[in-house]
Amino acid sequence: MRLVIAQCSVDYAGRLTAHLPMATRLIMLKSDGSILIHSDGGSYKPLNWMTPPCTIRHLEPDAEQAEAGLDEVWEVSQTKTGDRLIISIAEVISDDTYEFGVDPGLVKDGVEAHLQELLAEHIETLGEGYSLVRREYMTAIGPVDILAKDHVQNSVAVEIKRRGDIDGVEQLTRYLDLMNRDPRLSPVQGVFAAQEIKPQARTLAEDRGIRCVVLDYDALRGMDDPESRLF
Amino acid sequence: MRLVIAQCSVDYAGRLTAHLPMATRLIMLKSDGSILIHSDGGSYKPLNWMTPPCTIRHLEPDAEQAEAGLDEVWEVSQTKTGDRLIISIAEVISDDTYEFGVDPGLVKDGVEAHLQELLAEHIETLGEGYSLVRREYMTAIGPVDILAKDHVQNSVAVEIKRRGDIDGVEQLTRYLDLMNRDPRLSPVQGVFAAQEIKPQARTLAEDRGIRCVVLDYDALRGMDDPESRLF
DNA sequence: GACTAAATTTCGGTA
DNA sequence: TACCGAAGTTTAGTC
Repeated sequence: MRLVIAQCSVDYAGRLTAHLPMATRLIMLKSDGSILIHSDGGSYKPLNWMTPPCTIRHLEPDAEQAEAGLDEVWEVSQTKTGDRLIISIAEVISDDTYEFGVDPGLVKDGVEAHLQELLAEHIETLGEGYSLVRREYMTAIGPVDILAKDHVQNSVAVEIKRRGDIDGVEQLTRYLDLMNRDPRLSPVQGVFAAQEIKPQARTLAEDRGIRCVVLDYDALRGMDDPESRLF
Repeated sequence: MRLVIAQCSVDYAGRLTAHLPMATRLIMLKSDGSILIHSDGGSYKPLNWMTPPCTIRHLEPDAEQAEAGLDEVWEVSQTKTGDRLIISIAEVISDDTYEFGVDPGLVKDGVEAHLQELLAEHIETLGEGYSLVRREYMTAIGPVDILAKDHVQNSVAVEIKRRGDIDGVEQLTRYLDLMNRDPRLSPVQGVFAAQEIKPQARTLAEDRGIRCVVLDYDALRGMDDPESRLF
């Protein structure tokens, strides 16, 4: 990885056009060819970047650019899309290269998958007498997160989200439409379960006869594992 | 900005739990308090990060950690959410701090907004005799991108996307349902306009009587501005 | 490889 | 400030 701290301005032309005025920034050149330009603040997202595969050409500043005090001009081109990034460097403050080796990569526990697992294990959270039929119940248009039966053996389709948005309600609605055409399943009750349900989504869901359930992740996890460790 | 290159492992506990095995990485500490951990490859996204406001505590490695060869242990806590990031450092390879000053920020031209603007200006792209009523026509559930009239003065609601996905069709469908209940507008024809329309989205749209139109951004822009400059 | 759904999404606009 | 939709989304999983 090469780290360059420099006074630079940047122009991007690709899926949008953008300009970054002259200022001191960090230019990160990764060994896979990607380039990131970070300011000293903001989010984890760079101000500008280029994804691999891309190539860098070092241009000589023309008379006008040299006049304006430019030291170097880099042209970064995305090989596939043709997006271009022009980095105009006025002053290099530091320039260091390091060997990192291959990164073993991130090991993570997802939330939605875990929520689904936990709710499947504790399906009675939805109501007394509920029983699990199966997770990831396959339909023609995709898998329903959980298929269950209620206390009188009617089918219940559960859509699980971390954040309950209007899209999730639409998704569940499509599943319900389809499943209710299947005489072996019909009638199918819909349950929209999420850690947090947006008011608009709740309104839409309830208008369509879909029950909304707010899930308590920690409580579910606690039922599963009494000692909730952090490390 | 402080840049630390170090052999480290990282544990994150927050909205998910994740672990990063020991390897050489870049730890970026921005002046607003945010922290980013980058590997030498992958995307523009860091392997781990913490958004401000957060605080760092330097912990002394305990006997076991010292035994394992740890030099320093940093605990980063998110002030609001309580998310925690533990950075266990085995060896610091470099550690430099730079002054950047305030960044003037990015100036960018969006695409979808621009598409909407261009299509509104050249509404006849949709068909002869079409006329613009207004952009961002407000309904109870949100603004429709463009409201127009066709050659016989029937209403046309246009939803514009850069990438035409199934969600966009659902969104337009909701608008159409609502607008068709309004006797001053009804009947309202739907047009789904995008630079690229996914087959599934097209099928769903056409099944619902919504017309699909693929937009040529460059052509629209060309109609607007004959000299299409890059820089 | 194409497509779908999730993301520690982030970011910007608006009511 | 909360909510909603877009993003140069990116990323991961499935068909």
